[in-house]
Order: sequence, then structure tokens, then C-alpha cells
Amino acid sequence: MTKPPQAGSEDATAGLRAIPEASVARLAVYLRKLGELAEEGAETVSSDELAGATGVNPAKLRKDLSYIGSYGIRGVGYEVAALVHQLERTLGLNHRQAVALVGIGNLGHALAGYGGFGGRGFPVAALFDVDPDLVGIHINGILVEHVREIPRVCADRGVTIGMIATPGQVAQGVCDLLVEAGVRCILNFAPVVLQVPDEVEVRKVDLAVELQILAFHVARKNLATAATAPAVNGHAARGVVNGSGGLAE
Amino acid sequence: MTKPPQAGSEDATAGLRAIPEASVARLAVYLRKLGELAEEGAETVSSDELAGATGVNPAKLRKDLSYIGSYGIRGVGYEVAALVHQLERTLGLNHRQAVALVGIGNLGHALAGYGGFGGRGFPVAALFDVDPDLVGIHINGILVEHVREIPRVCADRGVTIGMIATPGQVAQGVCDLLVEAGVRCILNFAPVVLQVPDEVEVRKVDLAVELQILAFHVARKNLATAATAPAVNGHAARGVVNGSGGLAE
DNA sequence: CGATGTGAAACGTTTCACAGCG
DNA sequence: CGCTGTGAAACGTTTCACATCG
Repeated sequence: MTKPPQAGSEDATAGLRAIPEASVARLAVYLRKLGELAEEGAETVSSDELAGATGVNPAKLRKDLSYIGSYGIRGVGYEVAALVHQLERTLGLNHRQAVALVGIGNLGHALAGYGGFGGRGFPVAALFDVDPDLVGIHINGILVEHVREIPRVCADRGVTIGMIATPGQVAQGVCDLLVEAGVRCILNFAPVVLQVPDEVEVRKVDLAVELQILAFHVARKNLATAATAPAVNGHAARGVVNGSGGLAE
Repeated sequence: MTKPPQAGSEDATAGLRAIPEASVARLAVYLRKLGELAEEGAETVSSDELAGATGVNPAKLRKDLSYIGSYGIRGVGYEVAALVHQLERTLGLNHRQAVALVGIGNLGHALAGYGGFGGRGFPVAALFDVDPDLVGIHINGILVEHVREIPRVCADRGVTIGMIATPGQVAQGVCDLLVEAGVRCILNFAPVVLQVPDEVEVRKVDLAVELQILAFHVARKNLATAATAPAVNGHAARGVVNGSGGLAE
């Protein structure tokens, strides 16, 4: 397609190069659904089925799968087991990714105990905090160590992914330590924009921002309903915008 | 621009209509940074400054702000206080949004206690679970009620945003209850794709997917370094691809 | 002059429509 | 015939470059 970059390149390299970011995110979703389908005993899925179950347009799904050098069978669909295997390979789930979690507060605790990680190929290999009450204890069998140990411990245990769940003020400092330790992919839960070198990939999960986006849509919907009905009505925004009887606080 | 929809529309309606999704997400980020700047006593910011602090291209920032009917001063920048006010109005933060949280497990506990919500205009108005050990207790002063109460309680308290932090198997059922209760914006932490009517807005926070995206990038980077360096170096991937001495599990 | 606001080009993503194969 | 795989069109987003104005 684009053109063969080099003649003798492994198929591993060939497939991985040019997958759009947006597709990668969906591949993970397909993979999860395929896991469920496999458990239910399904042997094949059509793009329509899988697309329906994952809330995606079938054409988009087929294009996504075509990026990984697809293994579909025309007239039939995709073989579930084979597709699972290809997706896992593409997403780098064939070699385990050791994860370090920094910040064992409310959220950190929850993340440390979250089944979705260890269960699905992301063993939490290290926990860090600065609180003396936390350093030294074990969570889910993992020792909480002091943040200053990050460079040593991460290097030792081959940590490839860091998760930051600290308060915002210290997140950048923690990030710098992780980068120093050679961690090049970071999942940031702290409400700050991290500054990192180009070679480091940061993804952000920002709960406050998510809520604000939804708040925007609440406002949009209120205006929409206020605008549809009233053309005749004068000022129909009445109870909609400010009609919250009595909130809990 | 697009065209004035109706002559005498309030400026509130005029500005809100056509803001791109991608911009809305960033507006929330600008708002947070502006809050910090205000606390530091800044009176104005230039697009370059604010863009730098939020990791965004300055032109993009200016375009984003132009959507809300911008209040910048040429040659100077933006007045911080005024911009904060405009952003809050645009994001629907002037009237509080009552939030309901369903699923008080690991993650739910953390969310219920998270300061970023109540502090910033999102009072948690209701908590729900099915576990008899949880129903009846208070968390952060809020009573945990049974999931079956969702329709009544949400309607009573004017809940506009629902958060689902349940196991995947029950998330769709919970979602249906929320929708039935009139909640039209949902933040979903459960690892499933929710099926909702068109008028309901769902945003998904999917930790496992985030990690898998990062895992993909780890794999990509390994291939990149394996491909760039070694032209001279032989096999430079040394400890990178399979150098994980001993993982924790 | 310096920073905003914005057409227009570049880029990425989604969707359509259908050729091609099992 | 049915479903995949994929050019090409449509759409949304980002970036550039510069006119505009305080």
C-alpha cells in the first residue's frame, strides 16, 4: 500500500506502522468483546455483529481491522480466536507490560485494586507514595515504596508504563522521575498538563474535564428543548435551566 | 457565520450552538489553568502563555476561544477573570449539576470521595449500590441507597449527570434506570458499551483500554528504536524489548 | 508593534458504495 | 449470494498565514 518500507521487514513491523490513533483505541474495545464472544463459544463474527456490539459503524470496524492485515473470511466473517490473537499481538499484549502506580490516595487505592489490570496482562509491578503511613504497607500483595525509589525500582523491574494518581502539585515532579527511570508511556490522572520530552507518550484521564464536558451537553440539551417548543411561547426556559428543586448541598 | 438562526436570540443561545466537541474538551482545561492563574494574581494572559501551559497550539487555543464569542484584547491578551466567567457560562457551570454515582466498589468509593467534583460545582447528590452491606451507610455525608430507588431519587433531586462505576454485567441495567429517571448525560466507567436512546449522551472512561493504547505505543517505540539505531549498531534493542529482568508476577 | 481573530490549506477520521472473493 | 476489503467522498479538526485592531 503506502509502499513497502524495506524489503525484508518482519510482518510484525509491517502491520504496526500506520494504524491511526483513533483505530487503536477501538481495537482494544473489539478485543474485549471478542473475549466475551469466545467465552460464549462463538467461532466467527461478522463485522455487522461486532460493530453492533461495540457501538461502531461496520465499515469503520472493517477498516480498523484491515490495518492489522486482516484475517477475515469473505462471505463468513472473522474467526474469533485468530482475531483475538492478532489484536493482542498488535496491541503489544503478548509481552506483559509492567505498570508502576504513583500516588496511593483515594483513586490510587482503587487503581491498585482494580481487577482489569493484573487480570488482563498489566501486572502492577510497583507502588509509590511519599506518605510515611503508606510507605512500607502492602496493597494486593505489592509493597508501597517511597517516590524517591522510582528510578531504581522502575529500572530494575522493567516498568514500561507509569500511572500517576497524585495531587496535581506534585504530578510533574513524579512524571520527571518516571521519565528519568526510562518510562516512556504514562497514564496521568492528575489534573495537570504534564510537560515531557517528545519521545514520551502521555495519555490523560481527567475526571473533572469529563464532567464539565457532560455539563456542557446538559446545558446544550436544555437550550435545545427550550428552543424547540417555545417559538410561540416567549420565554420557555422556565423550570428547565433553573428547576433543580433542592440539591443535596 | 453559519447564519443567525433567529433574529432576537439571546447571546447565551447564539454562542453555544456550534462549538466542536474537540474544543469543548479543551475549554475545560483552559478553565482550570485560568483558575490557577487567577489565584496567582494574573490579570491577563496571552494565547501563547495559556497555550504553552495547557500543551496546545496557540492558534488552536485562539480558535477555541473564538467559538465562545471571544473577549480578547488585541495586542494584550485575555482578561483572566472575564474569560473564566465566559467559560463557566459556556460549560454550564453557572447552575450546579447534581451528580448521581452508581456502584460503590473500589472505584466508586474513590469517586465518591474525590475532591474535584463537589469542590468544582458537581455536588454528588446521590449514591447507589445493591450490596446490602453498603446500602444505608454514609460516604462523605451522603447516604448510599438501593439501585431500585434510582428513578425516584434522581427525579426528586434533579440529577442531571449519572456516573456508572459498577461491574460490567450490570452496567446496562443501571444505565436503563438512569435514563428512565430522566438522566441524559452519563459518564461510564464500566467496561461495556452502553446502548442508549439518541438523546442521551454517554462518555466512557475505560482504564483497561487506556492501558492497552499505551501498550501499543510501547510496542511501537520498541520497534522504532529497534529499527532506527541498529543500522549502525547491530542489535540496539538490548534490554528494551525483552529486558524485563523479573516482573512482580 | 504585538496579539487576537479567522479564512483557507492540510491533515486525520468517518462514511459511503461497491469491487472482489470465498 | 453474502460479507470482507478498500478507493473515494464527506466530514471534522488542526495548522498556517495574515488581515485586523487596540
